[in-house]
Amino acid sequence: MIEAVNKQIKLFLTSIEGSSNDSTQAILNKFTTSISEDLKNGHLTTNVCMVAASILRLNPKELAENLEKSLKKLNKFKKVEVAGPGFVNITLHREDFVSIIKEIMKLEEDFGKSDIGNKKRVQIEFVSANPTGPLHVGHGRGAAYGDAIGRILKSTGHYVEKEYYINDAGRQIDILTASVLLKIIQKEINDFFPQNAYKGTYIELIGKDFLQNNKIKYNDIGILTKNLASDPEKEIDQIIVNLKEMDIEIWNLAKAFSLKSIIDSIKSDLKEFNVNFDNWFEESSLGSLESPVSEITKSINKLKQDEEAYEKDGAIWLNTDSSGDDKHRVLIRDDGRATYFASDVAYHKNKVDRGFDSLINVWGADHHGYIKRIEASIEALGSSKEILKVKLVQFANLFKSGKKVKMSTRSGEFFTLRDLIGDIGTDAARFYYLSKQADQHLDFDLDLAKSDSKENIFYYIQYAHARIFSLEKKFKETHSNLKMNIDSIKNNGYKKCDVLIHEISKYPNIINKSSRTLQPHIIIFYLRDLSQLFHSYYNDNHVLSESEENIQSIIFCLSAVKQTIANGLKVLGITPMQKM
RNA sequence: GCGCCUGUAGCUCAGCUGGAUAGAGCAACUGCCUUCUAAGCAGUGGGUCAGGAGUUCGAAUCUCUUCAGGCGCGCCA
Repeated sequence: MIEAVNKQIKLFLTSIEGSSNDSTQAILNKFTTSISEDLKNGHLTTNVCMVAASILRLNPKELAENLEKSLKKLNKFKKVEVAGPGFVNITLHREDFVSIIKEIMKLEEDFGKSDIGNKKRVQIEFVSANPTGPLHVGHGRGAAYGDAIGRILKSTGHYVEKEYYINDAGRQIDILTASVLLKIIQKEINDFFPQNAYKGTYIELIGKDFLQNNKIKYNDIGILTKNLASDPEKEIDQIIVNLKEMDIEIWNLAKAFSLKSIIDSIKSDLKEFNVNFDNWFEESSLGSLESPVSEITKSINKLKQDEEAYEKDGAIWLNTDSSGDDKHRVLIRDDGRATYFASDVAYHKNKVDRGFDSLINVWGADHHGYIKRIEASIEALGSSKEILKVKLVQFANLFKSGKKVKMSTRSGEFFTLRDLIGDIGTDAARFYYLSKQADQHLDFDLDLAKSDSKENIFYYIQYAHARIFSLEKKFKETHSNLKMNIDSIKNNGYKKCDVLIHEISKYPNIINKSSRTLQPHIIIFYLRDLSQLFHSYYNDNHVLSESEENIQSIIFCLSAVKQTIANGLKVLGITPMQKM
């Protein structure tokens, strides 16, 4: 029906005196015809006259009156009227209004899906936490967000690949390895443990596991802690060098073992959190500067060749002017080692080369200063920075018993994603992570997420779904004589269901908007509104005592509501509950 | 100092490509369970949309500015 209205609007616009092709196009790009916010404004509403008025400098109300006449001539609608400052509101014929119910019954879980993405190839990189410890609650938010937008984009006709970038190269992995080894031999070195090593019981556990199949025997262990620098950064680097010298074989074994055990635990946490990646991309696969054919070497060579990178003060720098970054950035340090940024440049080149139409990076908000240099590198390597969208995810503060849960890094103990899942479950955790715009601070109340009050929106929505599920079950028992047939129901049998029908009609547009803006939270707010309308209906109407004449229509309508709630939850990666 | 984000009811937040009387939940107060799950529903009160200026027929929404808060500004990752 919206298409029919828009077709007529197009004709109407070209007939306006003084309009040009350009102005008409501008109006067409800007106006909307949509399901009205509120039934009192009819079923459909369009703001085209107000948009046209501001572009053509005409009176919106006059335009609206003309459009009204033009739409009435079509003879397709029950009522067309001008309202407010120049809206044109349309009331559909009964048959058209309720047709959504049959549509949903037919489409089932496909209701809300669309092809607006035109099969665009989108890659989403998210979480990508360093494999030096377990995922914490901050990573959880990025995981929930990245996975949700992946599902949303997929359901709106995009081809989506989800990827985790594993920083498995570089100094931090050496620090991890050293931490594990030092824990194992801690007693032999008088409980010495450097300030900058990783702490936490997980380090000890990895050490114990490692000893199951390996033996460690250092000959002159005293060397390890001799003449260490007082600067903690230098101290840990010296220890790494010493450990390697003392037994390179053990070092390599411990390194591989530690890395694998942490990556495995990250993978299993994410799996439990219902987050699945298509690719796990290892930083080490980009190779090193020592190899002339590695991706990292090749991308730097290309930058040098194109004079985008240059040497200064013994280091190699990237010119980042194209993105308006504050300063140029170092790719290779004056001691010849590549920076973390150099790997990232090669990694993004790799992504671009894989032929995606769009790249989405989900980053912690503290990385926002990093965006411009990556954009500059993409430009420098000959692509447009428009291909990359960086979505920033703010920190989440956890509250328990009204108190902020401290994220202590000093002791190495912190509230992990696994702890959170154990506490409130995957679905509730995902739900609350997604309940607010990703780029804003989130106060995550653990007590609320477990409470059984209306304030707990997660259960409020699930309760609506479960109530309908149970109604359907009861209905089958009490009305086993009735044969349910969607084509034989009466359009006037949807007693008092109109607000529900109107609300579920909005769903496809909610999904599209969520996809366009990459904002899952609007689906949550929509589901809450829909649930509230249902609970209200449920309280006022005793469904199972409705007449046989109407009850089929009503049950179909409520099933459509249930389907809509289920689809909305599923696209967020949350499982709808059938009973509570 | 520079850059990014935020400021809406007592609290937690929607609304922001300008549009219909600024919404919801909680908290406060009042009602509704002999009938389909009360983890529910109905109602009342509560707002200079941080302050100021501008653009517009129209501003919570756009621009400028002031104030307040958060984050980022390494040859760290």
